[in-house]
Amino acid sequence: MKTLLKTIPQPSFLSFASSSLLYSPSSSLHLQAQTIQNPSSPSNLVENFTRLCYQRDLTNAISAMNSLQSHHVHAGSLAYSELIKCCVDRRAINHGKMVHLHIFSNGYVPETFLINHLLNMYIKFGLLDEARKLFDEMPERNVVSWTTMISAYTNGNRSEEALKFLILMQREGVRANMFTFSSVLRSCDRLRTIRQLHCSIIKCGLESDVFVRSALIDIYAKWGELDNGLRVFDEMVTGDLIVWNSIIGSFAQNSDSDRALHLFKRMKRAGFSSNQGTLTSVLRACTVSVQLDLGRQVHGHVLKFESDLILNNALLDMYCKCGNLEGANSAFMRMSERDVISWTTMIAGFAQNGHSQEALRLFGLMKDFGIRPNHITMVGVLFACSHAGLVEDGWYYFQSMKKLYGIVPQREHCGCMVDLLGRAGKLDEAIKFIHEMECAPDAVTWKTLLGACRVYHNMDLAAYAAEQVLQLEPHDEGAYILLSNIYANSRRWEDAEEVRKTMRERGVRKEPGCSWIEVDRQIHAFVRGDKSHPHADKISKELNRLIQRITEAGYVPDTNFVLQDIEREQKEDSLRYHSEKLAIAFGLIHSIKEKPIRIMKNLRICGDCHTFAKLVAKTENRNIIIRDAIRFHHFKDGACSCADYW
DNA sequence: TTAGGGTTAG
Repeated sequence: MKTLLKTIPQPSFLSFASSSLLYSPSSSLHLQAQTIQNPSSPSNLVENFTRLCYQRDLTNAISAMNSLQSHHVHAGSLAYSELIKCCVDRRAINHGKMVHLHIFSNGYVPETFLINHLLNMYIKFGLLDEARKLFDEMPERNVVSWTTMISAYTNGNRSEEALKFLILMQREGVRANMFTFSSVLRSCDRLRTIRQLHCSIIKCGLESDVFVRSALIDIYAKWGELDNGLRVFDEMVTGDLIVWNSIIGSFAQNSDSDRALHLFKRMKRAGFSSNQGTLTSVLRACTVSVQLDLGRQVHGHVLKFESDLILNNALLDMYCKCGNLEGANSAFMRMSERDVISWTTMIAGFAQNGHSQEALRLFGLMKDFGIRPNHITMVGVLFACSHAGLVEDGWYYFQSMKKLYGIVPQREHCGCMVDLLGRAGKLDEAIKFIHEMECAPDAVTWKTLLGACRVYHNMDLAAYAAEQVLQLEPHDEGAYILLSNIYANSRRWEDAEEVRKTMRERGVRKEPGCSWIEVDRQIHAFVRGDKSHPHADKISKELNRLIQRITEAGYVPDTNFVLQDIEREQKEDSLRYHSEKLAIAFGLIHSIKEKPIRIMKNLRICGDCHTFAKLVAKTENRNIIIRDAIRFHHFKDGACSCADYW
């Protein structure tokens, strides 16, 4: 015993082994380990086994366990739990199962906490059904047993079972704790359930737990209930960084960059330092509101976490979505590790910014690097084809998806194909494709076709496509607007008015067009005819000057983009104050000549504003970049990167 | 022995 003590660096188990009782059903004896000198005596076997478990010597511990088994002896629960943890760490499933069998052998009834370890082991091995079987056979279940199962169901996206288990647990009289609530909240699929759980959390006095708080903020954000999340956050007296990250992330992911960045400033004032998660959300906020200058500033902090893949991917996306491909490319080249998301971000970035060939070249390179594309990569590839009129290539990639990469085309890929054919004017092929699609077309598919009908003035097909959209989504404003636009373009004013009347009757409202621009780290937003800006007069004067100048260069307002049947002068006036024109004028007044003017628009840019931007870029010798709802337009020297193919 | 945040498309 003395010799053994000297050789073991961690004596804690010995005190446990020597004091624990040994159970031997064959002899019905309980022995004190320290009294036995014989190496094969039960207590020495137990001692040896316990030592090996704590030493994490898996192979020898399993042999020692077999000796225990043959002597009908059991060791203490803590030794077994160490062994189970060791099996989990080494991914030793078969050994884990042997431990399970041994623990239950000879009529031995393990303590609940030991069975919980086994439950956890099966779950970590991905054997949820085995865990469930064991759970059902447990003589007694405590809150940890229930929470382990609830958490497993939540993580396995089996929300219904997770919630069912919560109810069963409460019926058995077991009270949920903070672990239970923070797990089960992620399984909530109804706002009502979230509110009920929120009430229970308050009743149990668990709302101040940081895990519960961040789980509540996250789930409210997932349901778009940002103010409820903020209320939970604001009630916090002491919090941690993850709770701050949750609240910042919830606004960033819901495209409310103002509040996300405001909270980020508050976090810094409260004395917290950003980590990778914080910076990822801040970059996302910069991305949604096209704040390149701020994004560049964040880039400086990202360098501290250069090995963080998620953060670096967010950085790439920020540069791409701010229309700065040089920044994206240089960050991409410097990354020490790149995954399928890094490549997909770049492919989509090139495609959306009008560099389809570069996107496809990158796709080839990605495969050379041995990275397997996923279904989102293929959306980017098909987008590149459709926006460059590469019909043959598009067909090739679409048909090769399943064959080469095992990706079954889904609705979004089919939508890209409809777009590809529609944009290329192959409307007959597009409708044939829709009718032959394996997945049923949704409203987006039909709206894609409707958009192509507008470009190619096919009113009959447009009416049919609009009808399909409105059958699926009766309140889809886009369908009404597109159809009304198509009729207006063809001077069928009565039909256009009829569509707008139906729209009004059904209470459908058009989302107002809005454009944003960042100047001196401040975001300025404009809506059509906006006169509320403090510099409205200056902007109006600048706009008049620009229109006069481009008119001399041949600009004629394209009144096809005005929906109403009004006099030409009025139509021109209506076009003049489109939000993107106001933002361009504001950008010209307030930014330095060397920097491009970057604008974001919530809807698609209109054809007249597109022409306006091209001519202004030429006459003012400025680069203008507009990100609309679908893609980017880089205006330079009187041309656009989209080659007018939008 | 059970729990939390951040990345790609349409």
